Amino acid sequence: MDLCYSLTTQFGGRTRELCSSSQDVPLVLRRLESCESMSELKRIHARVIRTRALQADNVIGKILRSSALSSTGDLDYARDVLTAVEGFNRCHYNTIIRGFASKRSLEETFSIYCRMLENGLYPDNFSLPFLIKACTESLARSAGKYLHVHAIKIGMDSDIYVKNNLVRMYVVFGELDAAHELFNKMPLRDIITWTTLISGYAKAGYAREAIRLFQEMGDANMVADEVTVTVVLSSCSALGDLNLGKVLHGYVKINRMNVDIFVGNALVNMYLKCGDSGSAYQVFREMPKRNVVSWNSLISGLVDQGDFKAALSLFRRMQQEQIKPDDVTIVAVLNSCSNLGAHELGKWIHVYIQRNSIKADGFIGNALVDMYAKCGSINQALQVFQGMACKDVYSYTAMIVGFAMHGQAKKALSLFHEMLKEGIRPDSVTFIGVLSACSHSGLVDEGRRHFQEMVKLYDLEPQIQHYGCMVDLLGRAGLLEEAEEFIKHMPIESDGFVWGALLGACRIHGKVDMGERILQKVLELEPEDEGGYVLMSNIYSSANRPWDSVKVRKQMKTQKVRKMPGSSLIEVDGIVHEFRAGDESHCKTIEIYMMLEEIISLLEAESGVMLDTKTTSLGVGKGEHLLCSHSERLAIAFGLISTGHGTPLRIVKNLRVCSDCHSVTKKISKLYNREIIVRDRNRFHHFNGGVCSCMDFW
DNA sequence: TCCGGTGCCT
Repeated sequence: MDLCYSLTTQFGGRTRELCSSSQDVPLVLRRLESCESMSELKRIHARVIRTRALQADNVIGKILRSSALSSTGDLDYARDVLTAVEGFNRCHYNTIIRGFASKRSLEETFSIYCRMLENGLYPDNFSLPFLIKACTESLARSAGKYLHVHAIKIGMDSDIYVKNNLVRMYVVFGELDAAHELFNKMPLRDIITWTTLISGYAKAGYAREAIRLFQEMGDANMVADEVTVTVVLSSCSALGDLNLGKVLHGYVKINRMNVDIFVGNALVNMYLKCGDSGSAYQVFREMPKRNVVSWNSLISGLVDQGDFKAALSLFRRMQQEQIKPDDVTIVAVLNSCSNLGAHELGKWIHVYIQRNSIKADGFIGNALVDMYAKCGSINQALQVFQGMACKDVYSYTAMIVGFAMHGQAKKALSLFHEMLKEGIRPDSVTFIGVLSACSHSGLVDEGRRHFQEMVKLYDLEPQIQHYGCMVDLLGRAGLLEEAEEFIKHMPIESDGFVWGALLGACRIHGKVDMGERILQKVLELEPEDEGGYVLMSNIYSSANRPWDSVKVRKQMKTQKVRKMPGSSLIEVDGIVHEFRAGDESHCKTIEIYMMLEEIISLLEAESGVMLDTKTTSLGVGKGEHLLCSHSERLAIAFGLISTGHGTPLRIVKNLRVCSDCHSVTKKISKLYNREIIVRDRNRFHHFNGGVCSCMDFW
């Protein structure tokens, strides 16, 4: 500060001596060059104003550059200079326009531009691109197009810098055809022209067109740079084109291109989207520099692949390395918690959000609602939802789907009406929530009405999922013939899910003959899926036809059907433990099986009969011992020995809960006085005091 | 002046 002051004083003294002569301009320029603060600059300018001789173009230009373009500058001051000084030239205007275009509103920028025109001056290739850029960023279509016309009129449209910005403007406006037309007319294109257009197609979702243009660019002997590679890699990710992705990676290596943060992140993302997580990890490890986006690419890539445990362990590593997570990280981690039912970690993230004053709105709020709902805390979900200042269609849908999964159809429907009252337009996913709510609670007429309204009032084309919901709704309610007719009259092709829903209804209502017929449909559509066989086997068992049940099992084995192993997750102390049927790999296996023995003997003593083994599960087959070790029972036993009395147990299953486990779990909840919350493939079951929230309707 | 990562689903 003192130094600055003494320099200024010194300079002030010199100026007084020398101010009468234009010979002193170089000295003033040198002083301006070494000037370090805005206040010092203003003092120098004050001296300059006192003597007209010093008001040379380059002196004014330097003052403008410092105040308009430097990060410590003062744009308002620059504008005042413009007002105070006469004889501004084009370069002066260029400087101010550049400053305003990058830091101020479009209106303010254009007011300078208009003054320039009023003074008979036109922008050139130094300022026009910045004006175009300002329009691009403000999405000011008409102003941008006016500039385009103007550029042609003043003959500025041949400049490649101007043209590249025009191409980008049309790209951002979503007018790809206009951008492409301009591109075609350009006599000269550089790598930026090509990349801008390619990126336009890539971002608009036309990945194939982006790749085609990239090949055309190669044919035109244009060499790709890091940015081009990044853009094309993102198109490979969108298409899942691992081969082209590898070619690009090879290209980067051969040309010894700099694997900068963008190329590295795009490579990580590409490998994950193409299912090659090994290569993704390798690129990530070898990256010379990483940022939070690199971590996010890896974490959300793993989430996309369904490897939620890997995503969470990566998040832990990120914290060990003290990388601060951002919004995207938090959304990806919450998403993993939702899928794993990792309630404790989810709550921890919520606290983290509050502690760091991160707003629980938008993406994060929606992800929190979804997390709480899927971790079984529907009331917490509602609390977060109600606390959100801005709720969009995603927020409402997440909450409606949450209520539906918990069997709270009335709340789901009243929230749906509240959403309509707020003027938020439901989308097709909202209706999946609404229809599945009706289905889980047997509200047939409501469901039918909403299905019709979605077409009539909201102009939404029902998708296969909606038809699936309707078949489920009708089938569960016992309207099996109507459900079958409904499938036959569907305007779109049916799939295994739709017929599977009907087969499930046959199981609920014990319809053996119909089941046999429907199974054939399911097998035609999904020959490799075990679901149909399992349901049919259960139908035979319930109908006291064990030999037919065995026959279906054998058939399944000879058809080499892929089996989805049943698994159950339970989180204890923030760690998610996974169990499979008959699993003996857990470090507490002995205690777990001892607990199971205790449960079984207590239950048998209480009921006085052997356990209900009517609905046996397939793929177990090793006898009574394994029958009692379905994955969720192992998880429950582990939960009982690992947590204190009264702690609710939260289990997440990847399949539907079988009726045997359902009745056992009800009894356990009463016997051990524990709330047990089970999320199966379809919905939640809250077991408490011997009853389940689904009222045995599932 | 061109570039990378995010949510609701039978």
